[in-house]
Amino acid sequence: MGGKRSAITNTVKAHRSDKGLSQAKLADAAGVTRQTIIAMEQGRYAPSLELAFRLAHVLETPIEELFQFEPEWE
Amino acid sequence: MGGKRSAITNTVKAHRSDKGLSQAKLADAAGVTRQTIIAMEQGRYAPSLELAFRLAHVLETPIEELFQFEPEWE
DNA sequence: ATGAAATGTAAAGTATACTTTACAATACTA
DNA sequence: TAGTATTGTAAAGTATACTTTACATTTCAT
Repeated sequence: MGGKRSAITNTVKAHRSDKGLSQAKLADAAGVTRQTIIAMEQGRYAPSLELAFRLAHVLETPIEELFQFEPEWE
Repeated sequence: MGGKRSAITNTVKAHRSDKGLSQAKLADAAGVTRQTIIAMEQGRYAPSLELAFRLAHVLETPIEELFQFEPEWE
């Protein structure tokens, strides 16, 4: 059963698929490792603001559309 | 002279002043400590994406307007 | 069906965001 | 000008984003 998830969800996987990018390609383009992309897509942790900006740029999608904040979190 | 700064700049201080909020009030509203606000306003580090969302909400300003990403960074 | 590409899991290490505490300096108001 | 609010500095500790390496599983083209 899933471990802790962050208060931030994302639609990176969907947008990545739309662009026909593999996790490795996206990681490269964003300047991070594949592990970072995997963990983020799985919601295991939220990206830094800097990575969020980079992903938004690569995926040509506004940050607010790529990431959703869930205020109601314990 | 000035230590390392992050690749992300922000206009939090200006927006905070516009709202007539002290660092302490903003910190409270965003659920962090005053030290975090100070360090962030001074550009000593970039906030997490979660904090960025919280500040954007409190200051009623889009993330992309509150924070600017500087890709050209060594 | 076989091989390769893509995705996933795991774990230990590093970097940095954030906290906590304490005190100093500056600005505002009576 | 005295007191108070606000901003600033410093340093040690905690939480977590991100890296690195290595290997397992699934997906896809041939």
